Amino acid sequence: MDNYQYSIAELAQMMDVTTRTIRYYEELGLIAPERKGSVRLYNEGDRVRLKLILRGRRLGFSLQEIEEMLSLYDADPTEVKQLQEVIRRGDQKIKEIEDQIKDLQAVHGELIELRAKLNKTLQEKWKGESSK
Amino acid sequence: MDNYQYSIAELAQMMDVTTRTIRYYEELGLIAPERKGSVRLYNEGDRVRLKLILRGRRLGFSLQEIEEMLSLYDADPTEVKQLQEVIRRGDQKIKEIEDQIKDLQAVHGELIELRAKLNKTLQEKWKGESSK
DNA sequence: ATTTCCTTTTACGTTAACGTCAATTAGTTG
DNA sequence: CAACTAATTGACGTTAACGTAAAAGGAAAT
Repeated sequence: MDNYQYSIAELAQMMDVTTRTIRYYEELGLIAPERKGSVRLYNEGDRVRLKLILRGRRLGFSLQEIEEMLSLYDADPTEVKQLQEVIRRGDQKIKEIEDQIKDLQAVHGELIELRAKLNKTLQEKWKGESSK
Repeated sequence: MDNYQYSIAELAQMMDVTTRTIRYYEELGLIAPERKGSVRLYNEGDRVRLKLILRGRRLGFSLQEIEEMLSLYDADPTEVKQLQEVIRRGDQKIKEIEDQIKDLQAVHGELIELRAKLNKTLQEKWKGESSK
């Protein structure tokens, strides 16, 4: 069965966050779980959505940026004007991410280069020591 | 001449940040400009360092993480033990960045896919409209 | 029925990364 | 020398993203 329900505590433990964090995301409109009375019930979709949020957070996006990205998935497919707007915003975000990947690759390259230099310094120190 | 000096206001304007930001980074030990009396004087090295900080910030790193990364460049090359430690921390950071690049590429791929779907929906709407 | 456990809402507290403002000082221009 | 102009330190304010604690409700086990 794919329609298993999670309590907030279960979901929190699965995703390794606190319940406060999950409720806070709901407060911001990032998640909207079902309710049975007053208690929240989360399904697979909610879990996936939370996972997307957490990945975005790890990548350094603000919760507002994350909301904007998630909203791209919630567009009304019957409204042409909306579709066009969402595609435009999506393209913008895609470009930003491409830039970010390039910057990250630059940082990566620089660290690799630094590592090589440090290693060389280290090797030369060995040669100097071994001849004493 | 490569040893031109900048005032804090000049540097701030060049890098498009406020002077407060620059002073705050100094407070955290991220930059250490020369002083002529009490007034700060920045050189090319300081400018490059600030640029690195700002790139790190754009990429979502905390100022503390940025400090740790910059500190990799400040290792004492005469201390073998230190060199080894710095290389170890550097390797760790390199791995993290590789993971981050992979995650970002995943996000990129998902957005591209979404874009394709939205576009298809849009095309079909056109066909539907044009036959009316 | 009472205790236990999980949940809810409300509300105040905290940290990072600055913004903003005030008071003071140092250099220079009319 | 008076009046700007730009710099400095100090201090309090602000926002995002939660942490933490208190009060109250419902269901289940003893």
